[in-house]
Amino acid sequence: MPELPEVETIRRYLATHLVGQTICRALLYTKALRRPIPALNRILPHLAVSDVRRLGKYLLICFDQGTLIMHFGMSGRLYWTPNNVKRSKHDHLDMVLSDNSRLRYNDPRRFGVLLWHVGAINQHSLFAKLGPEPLSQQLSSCYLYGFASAKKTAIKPLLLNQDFIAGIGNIYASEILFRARIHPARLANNIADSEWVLLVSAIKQVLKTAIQAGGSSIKDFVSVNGQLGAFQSQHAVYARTSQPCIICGSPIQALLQRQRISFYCPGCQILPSAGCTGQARH
DNA sequence: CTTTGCACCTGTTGGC
DNA sequence: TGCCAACAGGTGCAAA
Repeated sequence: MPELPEVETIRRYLATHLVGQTICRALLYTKALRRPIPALNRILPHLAVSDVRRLGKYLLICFDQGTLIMHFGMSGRLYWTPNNVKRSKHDHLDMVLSDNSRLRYNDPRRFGVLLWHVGAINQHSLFAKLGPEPLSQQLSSCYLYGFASAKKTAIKPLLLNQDFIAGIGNIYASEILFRARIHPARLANNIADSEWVLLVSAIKQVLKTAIQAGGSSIKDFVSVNGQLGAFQSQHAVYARTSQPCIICGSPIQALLQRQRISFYCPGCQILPSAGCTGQARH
């Protein structure tokens, strides 16, 4: 479910409501998700939350003694509930706070991750190859060009590679390429300098706007407080197959790339035909 | 080394 | 109504 804007929405809520609170008890119901879960029921009690951070799609709940690393996979979420609410299916962790309310981690598909890390977070192997934060200055057209301009892969699957840029997922990859007017099947090594510049600004603009809207709620994303995201109403292409493009009116098309669906406008995002790859011709 | 295909899970949806 | 295949916001690893 959550890509960068959704995780950032969760982070902002927790930064306001969780920092400073102490975890009195932790109840762990599950041994493993995508990876084995450490004994958080023994680790977390009596620790006070000092900060809540985000790296790409990872949420970091920081304590002086270490960091709880969370990833939400496709279906993970956090929700706050009173003490007396019965545990529901696929709840994996309860963090009981001093007022007896509980912060619950729930993940039906179990693609998420719960880990504990002591020491500098950047040293964790999960983050060793993680690409730059898209909203930082590190993400520039020079960076994109340097990483990608020799790659023989299509740009859309490349945008999903977290080693390239941290935090972009399937919704925002399509939305970003639409705003940059780049066809999802364009090969990275055929993208022009001017297009990398367009791409950088599309990345920043789409993600910034999506964060302001509280993320996208397609099926079931809700923030910790149950708040739905609103960015789905601004989706130009995602899940809009055969609906008219908001710019040119052409029907939006879907395309399967590496088992993942991409959406694009055939009028605005032109794929150069073979033999017309932008090289000089006479 | 780079690039692709698939497995990992469960729930929901849509066609017959 | 019921059944079953297809699909869903992600990632890691095996294979080509």
